[in-house]
Amino acid sequence: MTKTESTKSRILDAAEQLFAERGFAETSLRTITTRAKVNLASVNYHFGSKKSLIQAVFDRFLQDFTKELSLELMTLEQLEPAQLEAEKLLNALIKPLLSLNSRRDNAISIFMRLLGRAYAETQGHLRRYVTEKYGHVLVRFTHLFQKAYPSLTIDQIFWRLHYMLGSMIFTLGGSEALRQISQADFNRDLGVEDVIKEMVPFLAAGMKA
Amino acid sequence: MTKTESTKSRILDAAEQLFAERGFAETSLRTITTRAKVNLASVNYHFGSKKSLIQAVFDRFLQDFTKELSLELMTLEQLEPAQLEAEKLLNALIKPLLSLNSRRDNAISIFMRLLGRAYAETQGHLRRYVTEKYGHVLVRFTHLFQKAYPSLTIDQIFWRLHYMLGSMIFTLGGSEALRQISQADFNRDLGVEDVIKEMVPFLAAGMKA
DNA sequence: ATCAAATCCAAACAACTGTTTGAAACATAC
DNA sequence: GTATGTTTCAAACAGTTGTTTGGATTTGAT
Repeated sequence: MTKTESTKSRILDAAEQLFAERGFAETSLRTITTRAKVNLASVNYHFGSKKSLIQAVFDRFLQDFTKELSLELMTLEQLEPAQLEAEKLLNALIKPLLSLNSRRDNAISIFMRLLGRAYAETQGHLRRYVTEKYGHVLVRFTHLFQKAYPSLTIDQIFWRLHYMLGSMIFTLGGSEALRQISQADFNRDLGVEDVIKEMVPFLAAGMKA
Repeated sequence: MTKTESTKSRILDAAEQLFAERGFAETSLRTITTRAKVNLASVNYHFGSKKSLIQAVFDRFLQDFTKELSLELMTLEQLEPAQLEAEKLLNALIKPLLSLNSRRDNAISIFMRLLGRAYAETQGHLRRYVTEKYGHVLVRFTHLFQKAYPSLTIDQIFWRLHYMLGSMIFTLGGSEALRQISQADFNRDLGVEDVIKEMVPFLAAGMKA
């Protein structure tokens, strides 16, 4: 059981990194198993197929994330509507994100990249899997926004949350590349945490608009 | 020359659709040529390679778009700083987008999807090609925002423009899927134009924040 | 130490990938 | 009409893909 666990998680580590870097189709099992230093066949042995491996990578990420997010939401759900502000709600989303990064290097970027790729899959089997299994926290998040800003229609909240999601996935997922550009253009370098801090007033203002 | 043009553009039509739907690596030349009803070898004959075909698809889109955008920017560049407002600048971006849609069905969504995929490529050869060839209009856009909001640092403008880009790519590129969800959840259906109109106050508020 | 289950591993599988080839079909000019 | 250049086409190329196989090796319980 000890050696097996090691093989399985070594595969997951290599896979999540490579999937985020290159995408799912562009990453071959041979590349994964070579980097993980395990035998090629062990992926099919432990996970059954490449498709299942992709889902397993998502599960490991989303379990960590949604567990922490759910706690944040619980405390917010006990507040009065007047006490709910956009900035507070955003922090409930950002805190679990930042704690991902303390666990593994570059985890925020990898997580966002994976999420983006999941949404980009238009045959949608992966997006459906993610939303069906973890969509309930997003629903709770939506309800909080409804309570905080009752003057907004439900459509407006729905779409604004997705504008926000788009900003986060795009800038955090592509942060290394964008930070490279930013540094080349005017020699300033912000860490991922700084980019997030810059993002809060932008998103909060949009939500309240 | 006439029959050739037809083959070449039939390939481009099929390719841009399939690339947007499934991605570059996930779309084989055989799938493209089958849908375009042309011979497999004609892609390499007319475009040289798959990589060049991808660039050709981008060129056709970006030429149309940047030409119109450039015109919009020219009129804005002659205004006084006090006359520049975020909403005006956003419309300069949105008008060329909407005119894409009038030329071909669903063009906005396809265009945004392609842009998103270009940015997602982390080896970055495609993003580099796009930014090198069409980055100058983005620079002009940045300068306009600087003139309009001189109190913002250049970093803030840079990142806020990318938050905006992320929102647009994510929601417009995935609009069919998101509209499906929206319709299923609360039986309201917005067209792409409506989603864009909803987006303007959100983005404008964020830019000014 | 013995047995059975779990895990690993090298090799092979068929299917698919982008690209090349050389001949056929076509168009255009003289 | 012949000759010339362009475009189409079926076939084959070498390389990569995910998956399977059957035997070796390791593991843990008795």
